[in-house]
Amino acid sequence: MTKLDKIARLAEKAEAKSAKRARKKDELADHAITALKQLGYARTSLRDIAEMSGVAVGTLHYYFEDKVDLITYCVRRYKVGFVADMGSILEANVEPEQLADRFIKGLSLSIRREAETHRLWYDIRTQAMFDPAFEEVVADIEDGLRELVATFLSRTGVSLEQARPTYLVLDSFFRFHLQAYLRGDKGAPAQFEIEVSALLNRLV
Amino acid sequence: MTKLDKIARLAEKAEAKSAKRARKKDELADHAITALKQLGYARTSLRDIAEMSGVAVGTLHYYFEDKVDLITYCVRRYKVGFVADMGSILEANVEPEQLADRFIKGLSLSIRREAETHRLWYDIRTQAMFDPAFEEVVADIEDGLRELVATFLSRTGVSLEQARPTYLVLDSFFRFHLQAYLRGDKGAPAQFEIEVSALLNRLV
DNA sequence: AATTTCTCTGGACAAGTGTTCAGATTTTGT
DNA sequence: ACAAAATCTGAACACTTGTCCAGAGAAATT
Repeated sequence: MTKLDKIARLAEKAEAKSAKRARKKDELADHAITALKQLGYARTSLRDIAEMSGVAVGTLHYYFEDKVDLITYCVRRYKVGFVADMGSILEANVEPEQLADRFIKGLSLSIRREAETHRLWYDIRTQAMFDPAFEEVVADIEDGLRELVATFLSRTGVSLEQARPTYLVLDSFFRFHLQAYLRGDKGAPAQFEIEVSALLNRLV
Repeated sequence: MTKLDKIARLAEKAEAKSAKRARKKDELADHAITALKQLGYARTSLRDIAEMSGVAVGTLHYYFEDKVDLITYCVRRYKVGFVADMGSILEANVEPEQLADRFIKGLSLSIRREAETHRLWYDIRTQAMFDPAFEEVVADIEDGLRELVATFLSRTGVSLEQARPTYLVLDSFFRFHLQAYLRGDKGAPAQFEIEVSALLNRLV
């Protein structure tokens, strides 16, 4: 075995180790999200998260720098997934009209299915207005969302200048009907579809 | 002095007393808002507020039931003032176009002048998604805002059906540019005016 | 099998939280 | 001037918070 082989083996081992660590980190993050979804940022303590994950508080600090690190990691992880999900809808090769329909339906389905997680996103986004520690992750995610809308618009043949206004409009309706849905209004997602369709037709 | 006179006098005294109490309450609330503006709901303790008001913690509990009572009182007080300010702009007897211009300018001025207070509003609105204790005050204020927009639309001859969509659109742009302004983007209010004007022209 | 490295525990710590309340102080009514 | 009521104080209480860390336990390396 040459010297180079040894070095390669060592590098492999190191990578396998850090991969394992990353998996565990994600596993903890997933449990943490379950807790954060229910209580929100301010009300969720590390002890809540530890209990939810079935580990001791110290373990959380073994994998995450501090509370802010843990939470930004969680938010990033979930929102990346959301953008990916919505993005896959836009890959379909269909007529612009049908694409818009699918896109809007995807959003309204996400209100139903992931209401609590989106609530957490709005919580963190608001926190960022007070705590600079959250500014970066919020800006990153908001970029991703705007880009998602940009992709959507390019598929329907609309000027990309409209990306930000459209994102903002979608966001406000999304937030409003999410809020209604969380308050018990089961018809909110359907209402969301109707109102957004109407508005989008007028805008594009 | 008749018996009725006495009763009237007593009633007068009682009212004067409760009026004085109300004044003191407002005075405390104003100081509390100064503290809340800076730190946000979750990060502001009653001790912060007491210090800011120049009274002891116990005094706060003498005037307010508990922390939630104090904060909802504060939010209500400030937002009522905001709606009144914006409402007075709409009283002017001018052409629809100029009215729209003044209205939008009023909003952008408020981003500049009361950025921190609006930030607090968004904080409380998000809290309401987690804590039912804030649901009522948030719903009340949101009604007031929607009505403000309705008044605006009726002055410019637009169907009142558009009140909610228009409110939501204005809100999302307001929030977004407020966020940018708080991050240091001094041009955000001007940008707000441009974008909202463009969008409103398209919508109405 | 021995040893080193990684993983995890859970008690300890200092700082902070909202709330309470006996008693001091001030204002009001007579 | 006196008494009663309203106002205010701040120490005390019980509890929670994020963070730290000595050491136990498991896994990997030699």
